[in-house]
Amino acid sequence: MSEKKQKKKELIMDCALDLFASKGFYTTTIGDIAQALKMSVGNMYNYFKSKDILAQEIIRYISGYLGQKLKEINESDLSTEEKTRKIIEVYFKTAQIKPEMIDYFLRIYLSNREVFKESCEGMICVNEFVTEIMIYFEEGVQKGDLRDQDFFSAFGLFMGYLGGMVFLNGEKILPKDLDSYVDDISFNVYKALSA
Amino acid sequence: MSEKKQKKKELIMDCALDLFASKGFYTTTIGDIAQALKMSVGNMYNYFKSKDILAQEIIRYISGYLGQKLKEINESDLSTEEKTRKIIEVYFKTAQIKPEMIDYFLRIYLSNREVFKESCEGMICVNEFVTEIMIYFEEGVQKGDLRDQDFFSAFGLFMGYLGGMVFLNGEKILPKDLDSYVDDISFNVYKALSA
Amino acid sequence: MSEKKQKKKELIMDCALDLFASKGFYTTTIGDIAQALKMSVGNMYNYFKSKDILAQEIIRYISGYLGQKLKEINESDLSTEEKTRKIIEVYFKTAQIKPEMIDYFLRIYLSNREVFKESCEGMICVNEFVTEIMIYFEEGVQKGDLRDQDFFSAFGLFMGYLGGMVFLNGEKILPKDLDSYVDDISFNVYKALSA
Amino acid sequence: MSEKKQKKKELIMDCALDLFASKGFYTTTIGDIAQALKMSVGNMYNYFKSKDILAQEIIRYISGYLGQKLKEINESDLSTEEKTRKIIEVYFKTAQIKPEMIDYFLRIYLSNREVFKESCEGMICVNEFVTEIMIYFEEGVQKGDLRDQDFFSAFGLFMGYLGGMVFLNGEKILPKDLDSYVDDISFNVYKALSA
DNA sequence: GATGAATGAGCTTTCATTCAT
DNA sequence: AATGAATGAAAGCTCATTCAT
Repeated sequence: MSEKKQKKKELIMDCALDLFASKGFYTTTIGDIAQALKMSVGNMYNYFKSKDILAQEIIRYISGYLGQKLKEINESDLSTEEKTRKIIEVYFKTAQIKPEMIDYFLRIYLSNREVFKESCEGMICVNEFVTEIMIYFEEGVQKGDLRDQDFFSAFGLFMGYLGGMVFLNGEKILPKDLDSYVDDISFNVYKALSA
Repeated sequence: MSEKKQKKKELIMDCALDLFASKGFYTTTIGDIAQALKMSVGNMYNYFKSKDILAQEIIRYISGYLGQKLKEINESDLSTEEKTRKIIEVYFKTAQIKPEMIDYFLRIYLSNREVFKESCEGMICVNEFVTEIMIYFEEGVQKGDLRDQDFFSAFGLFMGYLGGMVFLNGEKILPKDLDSYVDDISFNVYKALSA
Repeated sequence: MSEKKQKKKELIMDCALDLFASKGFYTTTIGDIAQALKMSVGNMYNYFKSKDILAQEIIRYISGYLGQKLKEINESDLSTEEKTRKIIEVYFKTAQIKPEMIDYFLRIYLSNREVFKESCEGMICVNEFVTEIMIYFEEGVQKGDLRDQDFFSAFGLFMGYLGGMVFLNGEKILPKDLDSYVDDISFNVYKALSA
Repeated sequence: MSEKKQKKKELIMDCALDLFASKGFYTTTIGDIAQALKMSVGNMYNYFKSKDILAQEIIRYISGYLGQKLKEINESDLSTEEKTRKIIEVYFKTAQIKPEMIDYFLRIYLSNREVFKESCEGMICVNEFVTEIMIYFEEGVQKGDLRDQDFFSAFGLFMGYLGGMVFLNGEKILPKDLDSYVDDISFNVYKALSA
């Protein structure tokens, strides 16, 4: 595929991400996306063979983006406690500057199984992201900072918590800014996970 | 409304809950529900004015059910730590015997804003459930068992965590039975929230 | 299915038969048919689950109609030679008063394999018609009137010939009326098939 | 037009013939043909102004091919009876080595009037083929071998019969090989047409 | 000549909702 | 209360054809 075509694919994904996240998967039509991009409906299909496939490529794209951010944290020489906080900061920062990403993850990817069933079974499509969390956890355990428990229990706590907070924020239920919860949350998470 | 009509409404809600939770809101048609109940499409509209309203009544029904369970726990004279564990047990038990309920909450209610916008703003429709969590938290704080932090941060931790675990379980990603995580999770949650 | 619904199904089939035969399968839209019947597009699908299925039911309907006519001839006590002529007459008469039927058979059924592949394999959907030709042939052979040759060779001659003539007629290539060929054709066919 | 361009046109026609015959005219896309030829969609239009025109040129090409074969037979000094048999042999042989040709004739040309309406009215596009049959017939009559009947009646018999047999063969309904019917069919045809 | 992105009209099918019975 | 035929507005997707490069 040409450089140019790849660029355009990303443009489409960016736009679709926005629309899906804000309006929902089924309530956003291919026509909506095409219109927002000022291109024709038919041409959309030169880039993505179906609406489902578009949705699948988007989640991979998001997972790649977040995975990259976490990778940088994992590769830094911060302490486990500092890493914990950094992860939360990155997550919340993303939720603030690219809220669509987190929204997409929580509301589109996690909730529309039918759409992702075929090519995203298990966690294939969010692999890059999950892997980094796994690395964070296992290194923390090895250093003796984190308690050696079932990974999924730890993962559920961490990600469930962050997802829940971003969700509450999105619903405008939180009385304060997301940022102002970073202290509390870092404290809670580390307290829960530490050895 | 007659007793009989109310009974039938609940029958419809039960059935719709099942279908929505397993197939998704937009991928379940009124016809699917009618067929499963062996009643006519037209008659469905004698009980619920629209598909959206049906979905809204279902979430209220679920919130009422779970709220009632929590209320019993709150009214018992268990310690805060024991209550924490009980709540987790109730949540997981529900996820096992009525998985549709939790699924509906996580995948239908939380993800399809458009559907619940009108009459479920804020958390009106899950009021009964949230209120009990609030009571659990505030009593724990008053007794000096739980640290006095922002309620939403605590709520996000608790519910995000549980939701995350049930989600992972539903995706068949967890290597073990949900029950076997109760110890870990109770420990983590209480560790995080305790004073 | 109610009597009334069955009647309407036949109305739709009649109309679709007309349109398919005159305009072709792919060039006739469901909308065209609905419009001709002054009904909505959506309602069409309450009677036939898909365009393909509609086409399949039509060919069965035609086969039934022609099969019935042939059955009457087979059950009469005419001589084989007279039956031969009668069959040709019935075929041509149908081609004149219900030309759509023969056209549908020749141009829609025989030419659009994709459409009929699923449920009309072999000759299932034209079974009733073919069976009567088979009876005509076998009885003729038994009586010693027709030469005992491979059925399909005889069938190909008879039906290919008739089809070809109706085709030429439809193309307005024949200089004379179809009827005026009955003598020639009866003579040719009987000459070819007779013992 | 350059020699080279003409060669390429024939390449395209060969390929399109294959695809149209096997998949149908409307179910074969210009893209399918281009892909099979490893050329671009746009370039196809440098050779044929439209899909319809491509289809029309193909039928002329087929008619020319078969007409040539028949011409050779007509110009030989065989008896009428032998010519009859030869024609059948050539037709069946073509059906065996280039089945697409006969299929195209039967299923694409004869059934999609809309496509050939413009430039193939009457039998213009199959002129070369029909002319040879006409010569065969008229010479046979002149020699006193064939009965002097309406040409179209004879043509319908001959071509309808052959078409029907090839059709049955294509549908895999015939229990035996096409070749093994040559005797029967030659006998039947000559019996029917002879003086 | 060659490419393939772009267009846009059009098609089949679906479905929430209404309404006559 | 109950039925299910009827409506009609979309939606996803396809494809012949054009056009800039």
